[in-house]
Amino acid sequence: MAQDASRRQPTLDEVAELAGVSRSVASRALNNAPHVSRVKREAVERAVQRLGYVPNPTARALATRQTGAAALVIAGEDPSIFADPFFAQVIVGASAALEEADLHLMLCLAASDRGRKRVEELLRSKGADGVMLMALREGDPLARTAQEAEIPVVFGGRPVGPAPRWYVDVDNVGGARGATEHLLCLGRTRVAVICGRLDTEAGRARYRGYRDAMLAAGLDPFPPREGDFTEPSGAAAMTALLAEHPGVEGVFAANDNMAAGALRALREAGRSVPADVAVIGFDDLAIARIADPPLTTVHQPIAALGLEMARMLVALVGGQDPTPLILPTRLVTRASA
Amino acid sequence: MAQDASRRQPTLDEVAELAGVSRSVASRALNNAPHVSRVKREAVERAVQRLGYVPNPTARALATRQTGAAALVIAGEDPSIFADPFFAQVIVGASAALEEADLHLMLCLAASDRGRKRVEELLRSKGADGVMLMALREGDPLARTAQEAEIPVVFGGRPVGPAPRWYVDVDNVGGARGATEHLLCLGRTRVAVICGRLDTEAGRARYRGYRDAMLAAGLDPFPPREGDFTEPSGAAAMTALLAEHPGVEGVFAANDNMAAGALRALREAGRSVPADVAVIGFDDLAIARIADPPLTTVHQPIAALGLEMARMLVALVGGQDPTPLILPTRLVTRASA
DNA sequence: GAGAGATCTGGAAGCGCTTCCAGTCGGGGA
DNA sequence: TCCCCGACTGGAAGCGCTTCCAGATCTCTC
Repeated sequence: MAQDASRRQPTLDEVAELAGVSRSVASRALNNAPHVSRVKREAVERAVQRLGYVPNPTARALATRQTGAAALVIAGEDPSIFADPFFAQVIVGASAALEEADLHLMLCLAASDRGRKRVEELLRSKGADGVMLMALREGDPLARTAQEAEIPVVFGGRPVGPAPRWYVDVDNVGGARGATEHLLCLGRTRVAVICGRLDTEAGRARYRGYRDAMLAAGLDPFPPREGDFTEPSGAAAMTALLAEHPGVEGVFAANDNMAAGALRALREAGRSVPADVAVIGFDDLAIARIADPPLTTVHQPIAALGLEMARMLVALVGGQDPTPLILPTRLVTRASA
Repeated sequence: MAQDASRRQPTLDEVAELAGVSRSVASRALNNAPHVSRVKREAVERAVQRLGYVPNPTARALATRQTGAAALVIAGEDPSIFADPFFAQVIVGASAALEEADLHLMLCLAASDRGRKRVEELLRSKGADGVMLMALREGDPLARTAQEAEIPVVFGGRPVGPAPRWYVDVDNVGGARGATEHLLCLGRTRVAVICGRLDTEAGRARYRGYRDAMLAAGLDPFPPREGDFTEPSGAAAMTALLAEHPGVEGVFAANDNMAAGALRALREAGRSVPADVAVIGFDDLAIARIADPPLTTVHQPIAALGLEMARMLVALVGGQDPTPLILPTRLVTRASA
């Protein structure tokens, strides 16, 4: 039954009164805790129905010292980073896991100064039961702040530097190595790389994977040619690459966006893919399938990344001590290589 | 100064004590409310510094009856809808506006049953100060629940049916009409449409815009050929279209994803774009620029949509009564038409 | 020099819920 | 028959902050 809109929301006291029990019993009945007789439990149940009672989450939070929310913080230097469809998938995964634990998802875009301030305050004031932190760049002070905060923190992708206590990451090195090896197996030897931001661990790790594979094959790795994980930066890098090394036969790009950019640059330069130049990306986002030609790429389980981060956080909040996780990647071969 | 990690967080009482004032004064000083002498204000300030005090948001929320958070609810039937980069941009905009008002963003993917239940509970328990609601399909019960809840609700895109009291939308009809007219101006007369889900207002409105333009030009509009706003559905629709109407010269797709799919289907069918068939999309997402050929499309201000929704919500929470908003669209011509 | 304000101050009453704890009530075993 | 134990119960003390209100203090002005 809907309540009279003008009236205040009913409180637990009113429920208890209507049910003819004490507030304690009503509370226990509501949380179906023990020590409530069947009779009273049902009386409370009825009163709740009659009154249309819904517990006040804030009051509950204050009493239990649990906010019922987990925050997902996207660092990075400007908010447009969030436009990367990568994060949407992380959110889908995280959301599913949090839903299971009945936690709400608080999303914090910590790009602006103001945004960062708010995240710091969130950490210090324990405005959430736990925090997931992603897209940190090297030297980002948030990494320290977060680890010093007395609140569970899970990193999504390791930050540059010493690994934090709890994180979920994907096997960037292995994925990049596999991609490069695939290019080499195709018989290409002049295999170049368009790497991502080298102030992120993902950018570095993927370059390491490329370099490892080249060295293992007895080839000289190209020096890092840095993009910023966006399509235009990939196109620009490819164009520059062609100018310097016209004979390039294969390219490993550190993500699909940049690979798509490379594809565009190659098309504009009149090179055919994969005949002249084979291209491999990383991520396996929608764009890889849509690209022309469809992109061979390193698939990483992005939603699973979010899911596992959230699960780890839930475990942490529950007082457990989970171990870091590294998720596997696998090569998905399509037409571009 | 960081506090001894073992100790509880300092409370306002401790601040007050250290500053030698009452809790009321300390509270007022903190919120820089009036009625606090300069001396005491500074004493409180010092005590806060010394203790590393941070107010407890939950307690504050309980006392003020304001949660300090706004929820963004993405309805839709399965969580994958969120993979559409559209939402990421909405979030960027909304986040900026909420940041200004110092509200946190709670993101609710209300696709699963569990998710919907939680949103309903959020609404009924006033777990947030306000709610933004998007991606509703026809007959979605959430629309009613939300409007009945005694909590500010702003709709992002009108739902099918009577317009709610507060919403922000874009000019779907006008945008679609403009796109279709552009196709007609190009001298194409056999202009078909791939429309979006017709159980959404956006899907319907864009079809209406197309139809209006065709009728105004004295042409027979094609009957609605429905996709679901995804790339594959666009490709499938295009393929079917070609089979039925091999002479088609132009296609208006209700969003960029489907337009990209159409492009792919046309390429696979050996038709050249725009020479044989001109294609126009809607949204102006990244994919439009990346597509081959780059997509002529109806630009809609997505981040602004999010921004305005959040602003409207903030106004509503602040006790004002803002008026609904319809944002303009404009045609962006690229190579595909 | 006194009274009227204006400005401060701190006590106390909440906000709505959880949870400890002391006490009640039956019932089964000795 | 009596005692002890386990299952219930409700009173009361918080959780940490805001805010009303009555009273104290301090300026001015006449």
